[in-house]
Amino acid sequence: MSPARLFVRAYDARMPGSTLKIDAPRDFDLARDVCSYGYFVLVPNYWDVNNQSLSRVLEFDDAPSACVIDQRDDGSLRARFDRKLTREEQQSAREQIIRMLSLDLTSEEIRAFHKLDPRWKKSGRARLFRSPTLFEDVIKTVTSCNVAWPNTVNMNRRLCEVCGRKSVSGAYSFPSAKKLSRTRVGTLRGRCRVGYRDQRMVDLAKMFHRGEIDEAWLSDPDTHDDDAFAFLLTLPGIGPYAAGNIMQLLGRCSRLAIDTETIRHAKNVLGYSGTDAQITKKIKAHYEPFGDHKFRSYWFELWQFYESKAGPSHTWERDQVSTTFTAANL
DNA sequence: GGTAGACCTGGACGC
DNA sequence: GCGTCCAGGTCTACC
Repeated sequence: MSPARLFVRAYDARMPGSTLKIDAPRDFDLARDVCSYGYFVLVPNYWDVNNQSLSRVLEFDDAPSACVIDQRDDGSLRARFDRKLTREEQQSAREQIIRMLSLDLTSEEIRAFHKLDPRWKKSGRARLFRSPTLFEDVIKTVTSCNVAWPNTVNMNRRLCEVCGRKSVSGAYSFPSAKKLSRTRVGTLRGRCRVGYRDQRMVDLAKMFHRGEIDEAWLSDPDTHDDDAFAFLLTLPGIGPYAAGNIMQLLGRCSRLAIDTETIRHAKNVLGYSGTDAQITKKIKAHYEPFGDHKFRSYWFELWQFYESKAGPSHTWERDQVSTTFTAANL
């Protein structure tokens, strides 16, 4: 039995801490909207298939705290914690959960997406799951570059086990920028097995910790997509694919994140042929009509393919998905 | 601006 | 059990 399962069961039995009620938009569906992007199966996230709840440890200044999030019959969300939170921590927890579940995506934006791409209107898909912080999203993206998916899964597990903080219920947090900025590169390479990404991760952590990455500017609708993308390309370990992926994690879906999986999807599902460069050109033309929502259209197409092979994503067991996630393995 | 090769890990494969 | 090959995106040097 995995440590995560032990944690969830032990935690469910106690529930000794704070409980927060978080209002969700009427069109929000926890199972659909959590199980919408691969990061939901990466530690410290844990989707409990039986209870249809999301659990993970959230980071706060003084100490981390594990929480379990589920959706009530009235549509609202309930977040239960393993210790009592201060008022400031409760506010931080709300902000982290809102970011993670994309609760700030408005009905107008969703309607605009479904108007451009009506294929997803019936299912209501529009939101993409992400991390509670941009820092975690950036590091997770770096762990997904130049490796097969099972390796990404292992890197994230080890990062939490080696560098994360332990909550009172025994589960580990994702390391904060402050913690990772002070971690030796030898530790990252030797114990977390991140390979040549070690120095780049520490450099990114230092930039976040020093405030050199302005998340407010990156998230500001007044900031042009091209400017945000150009800035991301200047970050260590971030190339065109990673920058494109971080863009969508910022809620900017006007461009694609093209990797080998995209090429495989284009060949196997869209039926394209030719060199990778020719296929890339066709892919860009294919998604061009979806304007500011290109990534969503692309991603839900890919996700639909995964679900056609592996069943609805809200039934995927994390440990099983860890080894069979990419189209190459399905 | 385009391209080749190095960077690392882990899985697959052959012996 | 061991050695070899390969996949994967970014970075740097070079043309």
